[in-house]
Amino acid sequence: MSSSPVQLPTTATRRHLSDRQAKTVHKLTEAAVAELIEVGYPALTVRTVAKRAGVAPATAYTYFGSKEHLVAEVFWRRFEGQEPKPLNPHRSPAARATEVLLDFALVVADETEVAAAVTVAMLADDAEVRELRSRIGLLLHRRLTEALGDEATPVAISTLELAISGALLQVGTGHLAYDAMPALLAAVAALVLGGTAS
Amino acid sequence: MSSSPVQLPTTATRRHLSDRQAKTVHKLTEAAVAELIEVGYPALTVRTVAKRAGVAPATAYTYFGSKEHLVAEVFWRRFEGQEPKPLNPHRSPAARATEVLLDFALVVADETEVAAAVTVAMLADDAEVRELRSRIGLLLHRRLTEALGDEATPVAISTLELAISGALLQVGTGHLAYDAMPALLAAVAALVLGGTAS
DNA sequence: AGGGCTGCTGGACACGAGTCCAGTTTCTAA
DNA sequence: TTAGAAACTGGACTCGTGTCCAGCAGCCCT
Repeated sequence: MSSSPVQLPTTATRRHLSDRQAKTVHKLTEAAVAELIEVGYPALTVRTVAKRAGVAPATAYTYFGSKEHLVAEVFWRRFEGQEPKPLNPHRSPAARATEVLLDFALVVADETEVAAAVTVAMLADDAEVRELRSRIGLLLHRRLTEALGDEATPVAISTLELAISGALLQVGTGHLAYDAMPALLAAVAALVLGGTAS
Repeated sequence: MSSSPVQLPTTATRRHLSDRQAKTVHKLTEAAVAELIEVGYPALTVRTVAKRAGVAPATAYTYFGSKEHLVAEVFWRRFEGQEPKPLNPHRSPAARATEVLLDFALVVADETEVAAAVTVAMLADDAEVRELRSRIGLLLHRRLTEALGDEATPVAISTLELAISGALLQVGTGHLAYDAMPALLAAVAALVLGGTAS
């Protein structure tokens, strides 16, 4: 089940981690996922993740200031790591937008526990998490504008961004089922950009 | 500066507070606002609010389980307390929707500190706050549907709800200026419902 | 006025989070 | 091979949070 270590990101928490540090951080994020699946978000602490990763708590704290930071980092790594799909100009703008939004929303779709945890963690009022949110927002914005080119107004793009923020929020707070997001986002994209989703 | 006690809500934290309890809770929410304005959200604790309200910490904790709960309650009380505006069928659906959304978004518009704090507090992963979110979401939904009647599709209403969730989230996280919200929401409503905002 | 009930008090307590640092291991390069 | 640097260790420590409870005060009813 553990993915083969293709290329560990070195830009995670501090500028330029050494190989050794990158490996430690990677062990921690992997352990965080395992911990989430096994005991769930409320029971997860930086200390338990450190133990699972075979690392001292103090070490974990040098990279992650809080459990929210740790979990949010999991999301960021996966999102950033998605290879860009070749954009298909033959599909409608709504379809292209939907694709981007769903790629984003379903980053952690495979494990329900992880999805819920990530969404909650992303909401934290925490300096590091704020930073990650910024990066994520920026990357999403870039992907959206690239997918839509000049075929969408700024307001339309803003609306899509607000909608996906809201969707994630409502998933995190339990008001929206994770499974229901795809259809809803597709419908929103169709409404906002005109035409049908597929 | 303290508002005259018109009618203290008795449905706050537990079913049916006695007059005396309602008074205590009211003192606490008022003190919370004052504390927010004076020292800001990060420095606010249940204990400091209790002290300001002239109440023992343990007492405060019998009504509010966390500072997030306390601050979220401030929002809920103001939102719930808004007297309904008579809906004007001569205005466009977009205009009516905008009005509802702005009433919601600007509940705490008078004090910036309070606005920021409330938005952050509302995101907390906390049983009581979740409950408040539910109530707020429900009430907003009701106001929206009442304002729009059958002139809006369910998807349009969902989109508006997602957008305002997202807007609040982005304000809370600092990605969107509180002042910029009205114009943005108006534009979104116009886009989603057709026509212009006013 | 007096008894009883409801709500408030205040201080002790348990708990978890995050910080800190002196000491040890591991890596690197000469 | 060895010195020095970089990273990790482990355990102690502080701090804030939320809980608990035995006692006290204010209110209501007769």
